[in-house]
Amino acid sequence: MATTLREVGARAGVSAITVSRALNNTGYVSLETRERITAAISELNYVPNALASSLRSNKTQLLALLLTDITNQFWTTVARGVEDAAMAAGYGVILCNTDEKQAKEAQYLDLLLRRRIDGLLVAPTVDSTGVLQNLQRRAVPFVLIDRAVRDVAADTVRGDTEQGAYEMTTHLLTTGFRRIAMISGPRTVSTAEERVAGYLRALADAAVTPDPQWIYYGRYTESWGYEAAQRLMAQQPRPDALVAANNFIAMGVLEGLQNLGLHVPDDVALVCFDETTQFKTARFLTTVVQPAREMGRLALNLLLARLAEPQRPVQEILLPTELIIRTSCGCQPQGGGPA
Amino acid sequence: MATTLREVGARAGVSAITVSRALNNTGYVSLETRERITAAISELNYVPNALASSLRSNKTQLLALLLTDITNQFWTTVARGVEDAAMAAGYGVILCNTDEKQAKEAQYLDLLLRRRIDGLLVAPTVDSTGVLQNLQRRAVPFVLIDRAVRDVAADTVRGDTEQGAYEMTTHLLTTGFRRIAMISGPRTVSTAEERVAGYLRALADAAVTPDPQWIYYGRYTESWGYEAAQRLMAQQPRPDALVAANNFIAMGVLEGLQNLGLHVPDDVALVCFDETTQFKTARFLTTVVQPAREMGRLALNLLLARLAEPQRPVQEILLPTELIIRTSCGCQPQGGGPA
DNA sequence: TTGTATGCGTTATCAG
DNA sequence: CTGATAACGCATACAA
Repeated sequence: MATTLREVGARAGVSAITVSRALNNTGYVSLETRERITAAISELNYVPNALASSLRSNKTQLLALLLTDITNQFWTTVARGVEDAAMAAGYGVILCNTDEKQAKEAQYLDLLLRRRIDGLLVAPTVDSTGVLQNLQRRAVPFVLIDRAVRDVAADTVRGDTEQGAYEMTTHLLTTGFRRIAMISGPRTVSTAEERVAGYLRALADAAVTPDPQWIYYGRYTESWGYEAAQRLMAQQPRPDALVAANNFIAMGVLEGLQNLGLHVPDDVALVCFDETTQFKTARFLTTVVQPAREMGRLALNLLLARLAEPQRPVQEILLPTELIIRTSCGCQPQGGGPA
Repeated sequence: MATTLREVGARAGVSAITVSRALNNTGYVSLETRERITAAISELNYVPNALASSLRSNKTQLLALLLTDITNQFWTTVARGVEDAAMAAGYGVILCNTDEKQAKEAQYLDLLLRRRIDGLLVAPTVDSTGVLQNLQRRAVPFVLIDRAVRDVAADTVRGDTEQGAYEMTTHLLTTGFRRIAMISGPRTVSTAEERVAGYLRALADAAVTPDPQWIYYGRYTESWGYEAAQRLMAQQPRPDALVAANNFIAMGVLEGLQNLGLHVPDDVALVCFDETTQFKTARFLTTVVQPAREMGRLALNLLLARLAEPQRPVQEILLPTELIIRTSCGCQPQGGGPA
């Protein structure tokens, strides 16, 4: 069907291997033969067969990106960063949405292992420990992105969201809020736990006693944000500020509050993680922004570094986050102001 | 390194080919042997090598999705639809951002052809005719998504945006606006032209004479929307309503107007294509929504159908769009009301 | 600077 | 129902 190295060689009057060398710049090829080969290639419209090449060389130039849901703008941006860096290095990227489900994660991993991908970037799901240990046993290089996993030592790129949570909570405290509730993600996901930790550290620093009833673990979804907002605002006393652990939760919270006839920031303050065009235009939502595109880029480069040097020490990159204050102006605490 | 069919066969006391048959359900294998094989596979942690398989069978179970920019929520959603359908069918998808640039498109295509992908979904760039004809010459199956291309007969899935533009413009006319300007995308992109066509048809039906100075072709970007808004609003007389041909343009328009101190919908009306979480929450922007996820799903299934039956007639699917009215309430024309 | 022999892991083909 | 053989297209190892 398609043209092969041998056919190109025949046309150029050389053997297949010489053509291979000319193409890959491995070994010496005289300038003259090289020119004949180049001519033959374009005459025959030759396109190398990466399958055969990979089978032989054990390298596919294929990577994969496992994330929870590309629909989340945070992940979209990460994906774009990964994509661009991969393209620049001549790699292709297979995109996989796990929806935070172990079953999908496992299914994709099988697909990917069969394809002998060179490595992958993983945003672990709720319980990926087993899957990741399996990868390590098989010596498949991977880089964790956004989330760390207990009992798995691996290259990691993530945002310093403990600090981010600390800063956003401190911002609320400084503004005068005291009854601050936290709506987080799944308890076993590192980011969800870190953000709660940062929240607690800020409260402690301000000598505010945390109320366990105001710390909600759940999911990183809109529906969870909606539900949590409803439940929290039904409590007495009612929180005067809410910290949402990610953008999806915040969107759900906004809907939940609207459903209750409550307004942000007039009735209750809201801060959240991860930027969204929506929040940018809304101009009332203070957010902690993570350098998503940069995270993708760095994670991919870290993966490439490991591919090049499998024995290098494990590296954990913690990227600083940025607090973008958009609420302080129009937003006043409802009561229990500064001590 | 990794376990092979032969090793599995040895352990099960059969030949490699028998194992292959058992795995792929091709040819007969006795129940008893099948059980021994299954046992051997799990004992050895065997993972089939798709590279070898593909090399032999000329099928990679790999597809690609070429789009302009995954960062656009429209494309994110399309990608998700493609992804899910592909996964369900056992295919992997390589994601490629072309940024509307022919060079990137060509570069990716080379990468993909080397990998012998089974087929691809393409959102063509400004000038993809040559590239696509090349694909046809090579008999690589593809499906156009979102955009049609002159001189290229191929399976297509897209939204009926001529009609969508007609409806949104008619909505403005009905509301009472008369000085309606159109900010479109690149002139050679089918969607940009269709949307202008629908806009013109609506004006014609309302017996409003179109002003060529109010029809701007440009790019599908925020910066273009910004620029166009500035230029349009500097004209005399000034438009009282703007039609943005996509969501990025609309976002730029919003910024441009804000920069001029103008408010939507009080000072000027704005309608646009493609939904965004931002627009949903803003609640003042009338939009024409395309069923993006469905588009992705359908396009992928169309591609699978063609893979299964290469000779089937070319099919063009035109999906209806939906007009979501969010502006009529607070938004009144500034002058030149209904005749 | 170029070539020959060989094998990567699988499946198509033919044989039993 | 099962097996032997060859071949997919390329790159490694060794020669010349």
